Amino acid sequence: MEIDLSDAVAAARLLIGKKLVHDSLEGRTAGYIVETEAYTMDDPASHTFCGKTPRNAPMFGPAGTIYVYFTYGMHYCMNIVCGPEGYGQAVLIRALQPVEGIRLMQKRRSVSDPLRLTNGPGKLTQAMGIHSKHNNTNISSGPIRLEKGISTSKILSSARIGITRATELPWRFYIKDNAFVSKQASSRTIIQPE
DNA sequence: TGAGTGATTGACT
DNA sequence: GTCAATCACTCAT
Repeated sequence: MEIDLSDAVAAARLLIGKKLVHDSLEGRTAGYIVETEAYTMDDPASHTFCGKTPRNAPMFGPAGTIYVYFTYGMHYCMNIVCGPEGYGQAVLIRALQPVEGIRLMQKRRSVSDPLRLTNGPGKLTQAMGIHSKHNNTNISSGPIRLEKGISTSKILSSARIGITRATELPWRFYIKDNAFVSKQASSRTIIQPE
C-alpha cells in the first residue's frame, strides 16, 4: 500500500477510506478509516509541540511509524507518523467502519452494536486490539497494515475534537454522513473542493 | 517528590 | 447536561 505520508495534513485526507488491518493471534480485524486528525510540530495541540520526550519519540521516527499513546488513564490512541524523520508530525485515527473480524471486535469491546465498536479513537484501538506493545512499530513491517480501501469524494473537514489548544485549525477530516464518524458535522464544517 | 493535565469514554442526573 | 475513572508525562517545588 503506497501512500504519500510526507505531510500530515495532506496524509490525513488521503487516509480517509483506506483499510486499516490488524492480524493478531486472536484473528484478523479490519476497518475503513472514516475519520482522522492531523497534528504537526508547529501545532500547540500536538504532543510534539514542546519538543521530543521519551513518550512522543515515535512521532519523530520515519513516516509510517505507529505511535500509540495512553491517555486519561484508560485509553489508547493510534497515530500514523508522517513527514521526514526527526520532524514529529502524525495523523490520529479517530474512527473506522468495521469490515472484517466484527465478532472479534464485539468480543473485545463487550458491545454488540456495530455502530459503537470503532466510532472513537479509544474505541477503535480496543476493537482492533491495538495497545502499547504496538507503539513504535511500522505499518510496512508489523502486524498493523494499510490496504487499498474505498474511494470517496464526500470528505469534509472541521475543527478538531477534544483539544484545548489550536482549536481553530480545520485539520479533522471525515466522510460526510458516515454513521461511524465519532461526532457528526457541526456548524463549523467546511466542504472540501475536489 | 508531588500536583496538574489530558488528541476519552461511559455511566449517571 | 455533568462527572469519575486512572496513568504517563511535565513542570514546579
